[in-house]
Amino acid sequence: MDDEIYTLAQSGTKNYTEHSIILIGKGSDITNNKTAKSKAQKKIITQTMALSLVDVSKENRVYECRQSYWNTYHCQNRITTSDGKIYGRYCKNRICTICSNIRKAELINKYYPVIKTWEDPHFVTLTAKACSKRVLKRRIDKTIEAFKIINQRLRKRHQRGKGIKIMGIRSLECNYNPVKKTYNPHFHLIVPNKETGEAIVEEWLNLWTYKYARKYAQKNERCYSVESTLIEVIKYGSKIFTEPDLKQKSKGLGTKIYAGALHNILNAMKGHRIFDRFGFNLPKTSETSLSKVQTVIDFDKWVYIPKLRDWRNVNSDEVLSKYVAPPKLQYLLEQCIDKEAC
DNA sequence: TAGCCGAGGAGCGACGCATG
DNA sequence: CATGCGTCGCTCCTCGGCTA
Repeated sequence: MDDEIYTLAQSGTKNYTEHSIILIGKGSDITNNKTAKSKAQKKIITQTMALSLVDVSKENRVYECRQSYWNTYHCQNRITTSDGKIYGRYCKNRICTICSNIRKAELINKYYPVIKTWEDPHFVTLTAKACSKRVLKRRIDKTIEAFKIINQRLRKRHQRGKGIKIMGIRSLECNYNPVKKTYNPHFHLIVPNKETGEAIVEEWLNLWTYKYARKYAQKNERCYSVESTLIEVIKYGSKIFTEPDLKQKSKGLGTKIYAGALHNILNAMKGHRIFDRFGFNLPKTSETSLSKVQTVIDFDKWVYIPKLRDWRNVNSDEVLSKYVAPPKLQYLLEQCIDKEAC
């Protein structure tokens, strides 16, 4: 396997000799084997998807994104453990489950303290007519543009004393309908009250006109649990492909992952923010946590072996997580990925 | 008068490459 | 709640001018 695509691939750690190694960052705790196992699960899902995307991008003759798919393939391939913690290099790609989980957690930590102070948070969905692949990119541009116009308009209105102050968070999601072969980019928002949601929905309908957006397809509902709604919204934000839900027993076999559609969505969303806030800023954080750098003597280096679905110690045959993929996941990853161009 | 637009500087956040 | 950091595009904020 092409494991040496990076000449410097040393797991984000460097300057090691036989006796010591320099580790950067906080590392994640793996004294609890669950963490290592869940990392292994994310790794296999991500790696399989990355390979499928590489295949699809070959067929589609879109080469620019191939490198970033490979980066994701190699994400956390080489890791170092020391004192119960794991250190590695992250690819930070949207499709990477490992990296987007980190991003998700950061966002939740950042936004929850603000949103929990809102008086009556509402969950808003803004949708418009689904579109074909041909116009997907333009549609996504338009969708973001539409939101920008609405935000500007309402803000100006407020500035002139004619409307309420508009704020909230938004995330862009796009689903694929394999039957109709259509895409539907749409927004999920959390806003501080019902009136904000109503104002935004009204302007959204005005802008798209009756031909493209109908009132019944928009939502504006009270959030009963701010925390779970926030997690849902942020999950949408970074959820690019449907992570197989292994807990839903009956569903598994019908699930398909459309790599071609995913590739199209990724391309169309490139350069756009998936998650953003509007109308407010996060409170300034004064403390800038300095990144931790340490030299350690006692460490282990591991390399991910796709066949083992685990990281193997470079100096022995020991494996790190001892993770075994559940049969349903195996089946899904081996049989249910559709690599047809969509 | 309401809505739209652009300028323009500061700051922020998403993204993704690279290496102390 | 896991690397660091540069880049780029966006938001925020405000003013002022234009048009229907």
